Amino acid sequence: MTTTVGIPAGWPATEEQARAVQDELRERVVLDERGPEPGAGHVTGVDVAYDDARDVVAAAAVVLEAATLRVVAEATAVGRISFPYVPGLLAFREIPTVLAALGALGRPPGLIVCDGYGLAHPRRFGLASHLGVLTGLPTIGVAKNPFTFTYDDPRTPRGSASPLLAGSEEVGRALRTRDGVKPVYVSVGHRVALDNACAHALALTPAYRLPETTRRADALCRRALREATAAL
DNA sequence: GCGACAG
DNA sequence: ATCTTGTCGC
Repeated sequence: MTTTVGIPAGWPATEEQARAVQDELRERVVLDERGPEPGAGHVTGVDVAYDDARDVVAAAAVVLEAATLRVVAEATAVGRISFPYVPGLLAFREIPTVLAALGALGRPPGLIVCDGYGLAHPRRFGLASHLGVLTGLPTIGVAKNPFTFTYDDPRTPRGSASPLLAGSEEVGRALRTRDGVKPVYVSVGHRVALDNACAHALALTPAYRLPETTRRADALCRRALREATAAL
């Protein structure tokens, strides 16, 4: 089942308003919890696909059993595009539809894995942090690109990592999930420690560079977008 | 002012 | 993100 959502009342309309929201919500991020252990409970991947020309956005949430990485639930939602893509303001483009997909799950998501950043963000409040604060749930971000941050290339073996730096501040970690393959960029979202976030990223990558959560969510939201767009 | 910039 | 075929390699 795919639910349909509109743009929430009071949603920021300008970049200035969006940045103000980030500055306010940032105060509510919780960074002193270790978070659930890898392999325990459930892990949920969320992702979003767009058709800007037709003003359609589709989100997917896929729940995996953490111990086996088996899919136990999934849901999708479609809506209107709620914000343009602006580096640093990605959350305003993705969150309304993602929340709808999570709500359609009908069960607790456990740890949420986002396709993007948490603390590794110009104002230390990326998508994963934002989604964490809004849901109260533990979240982490696993991104495919280093954005503006710097890092030394991790050693070749899977599991190697090096600090992801904003100047001299460690805002995340470049983590090798496959031998000799480009690392992923892990950062804390809400209620999870960085070491534990990296442990989760490794537990979710038994076969591919990207976590099973984001691979499943990516495939599902693309399918939902195709189907939502086919009838137009 | 110019370029770079998660998805 | 998205537009897009074949191709090199394990």
